[in-house]
Amino acid sequence: MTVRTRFAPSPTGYMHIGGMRTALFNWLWARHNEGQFILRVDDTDQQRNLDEALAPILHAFRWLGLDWDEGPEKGGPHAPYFQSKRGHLYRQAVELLLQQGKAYRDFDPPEVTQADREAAEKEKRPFLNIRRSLDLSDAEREQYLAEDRPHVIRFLVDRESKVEIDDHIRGHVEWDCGLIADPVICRGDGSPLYNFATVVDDAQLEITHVIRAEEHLTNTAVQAMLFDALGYARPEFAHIPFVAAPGSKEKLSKRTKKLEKYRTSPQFQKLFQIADDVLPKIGLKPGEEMNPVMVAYYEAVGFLPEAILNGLSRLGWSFDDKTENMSLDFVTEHFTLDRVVKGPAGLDPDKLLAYQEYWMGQRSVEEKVDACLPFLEKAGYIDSPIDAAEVRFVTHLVEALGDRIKLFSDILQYDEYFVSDADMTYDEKAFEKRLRKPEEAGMLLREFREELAAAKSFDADELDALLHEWVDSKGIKIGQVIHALRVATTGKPAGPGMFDCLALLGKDRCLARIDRALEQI
RNA sequence: GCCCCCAUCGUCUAGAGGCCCAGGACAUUGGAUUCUCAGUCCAAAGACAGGGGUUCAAAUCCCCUUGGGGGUACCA
Repeated sequence: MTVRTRFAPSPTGYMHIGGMRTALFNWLWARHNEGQFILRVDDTDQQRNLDEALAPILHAFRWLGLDWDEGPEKGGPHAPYFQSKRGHLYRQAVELLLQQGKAYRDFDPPEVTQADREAAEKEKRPFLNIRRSLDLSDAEREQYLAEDRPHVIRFLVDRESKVEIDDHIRGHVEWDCGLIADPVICRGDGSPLYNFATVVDDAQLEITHVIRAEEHLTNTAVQAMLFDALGYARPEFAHIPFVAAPGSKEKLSKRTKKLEKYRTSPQFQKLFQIADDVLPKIGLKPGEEMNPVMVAYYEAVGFLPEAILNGLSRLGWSFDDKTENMSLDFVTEHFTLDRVVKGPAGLDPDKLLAYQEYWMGQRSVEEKVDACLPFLEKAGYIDSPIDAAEVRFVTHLVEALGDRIKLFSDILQYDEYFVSDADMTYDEKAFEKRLRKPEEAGMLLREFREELAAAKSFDADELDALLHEWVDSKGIKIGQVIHALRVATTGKPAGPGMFDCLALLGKDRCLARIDRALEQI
């Protein structure tokens, strides 16, 4: 049998990183088995513009390279793939249950049910529906219906039985149905509830494996009963651990209140800091839809899809006891459900950054340049359209930067190569330490300036030789002048090799900046 | 309250009775290299939640306790 898995996002306008991990595991299982991966949109409560709310989600899938075989924009043999357009299927299923006496119309107003529930809790016993509507005579029932009395439809749980499933990850799990309240399957307005719609859809879409986060485990009892009652074959279940907030075992949440907490968490704050530093520069705003809980954030600040995929794959799954860096192809080949762990896995920003460094190291200079250019352009550091000279310059910069570029947006930290000599800012502390404090700094810098001015070539290797010969001839150490030179020309205490920096800037800019620094000492 | 799930270094994990006085990775700390930073290399520190069983032998199996988490909706 062909393996068919699905991911069913609600069109909310953003893609949660934890949801992405669930989607990834579904995708992996389908691809590993040469099966199909289906995207179905759970838009039962359609309040906003669907296209607008769905676009960022589909974009996240595309960015990561997770394709779907059936679903929005693609269609498929079981279309439509939007729950809002599948009403007839749910109605048909409800009708069937009603006819067979497996579901009933519950005319109890919500307040009554609520009171029953509170009474149960007070007495420390599990809540079970009183099922008053079951005692109605046919005549009464017909009268209620005729007068359009509001009611919901509940599934009639067989309290004598028990439900059991054999979950791929949790193993054997069972529930005593005598403890399960009759779930509402249709609202007062006739619309289906998630638990019900999902069963009808999974069956109709011929889903073979339901892989979802652990928070749905409890729902599975009801869903399993529903599959059985409707005469559908049950899919296999795999309840994977949810993605926890960094340093915790709590489900990673998108709620604003939690976001504020994450922002100050020692493990998480690094990623928020990146957002605060980078996003404003490129015209984006950190906020509810752009933060480290959302996939869009990672793309926006210049993470590599490979790194996110690698990090997400290793969240709750491992290949063996040593392999850490894995491509999507590698994971696809080796992904199995039995290697998924049971405990919740905290998202680890440091580890994510480490994967990022690894995958960035696999990229060629050209690839890095291509990805850095848009950041420079959006930040206004280079003009658009970008001309060939700028591409050449950025290529040299990226070469000089080497491993220092971890995120593509890191290029924005090197603004000194894009601003005018007059606009470059000096790091105050560095200026003090390297230029004002050492007594000989100004003098040495002034002398070496003349060497630079006379230099025939401004190539890094020759500059290297020039400075070395000069310090040798003066009998001083390179450290006595090079730091002053660095701060004077770049404004910063740290950066690429000094001679790369000088070569990058060129003679005129170096001299102008040295002159400016000398004046300010 | 009730139901369900989970439990190895700070974090992600390896471990399916002897190979484990527990392995790897990230983070941390020290050292080496360099003009700084990044990187790289070397090294160190760091865990089987507790208690009972079962067994010749338990991180691994069973039970209890504790702790953590999820669900308890006319949300998904």
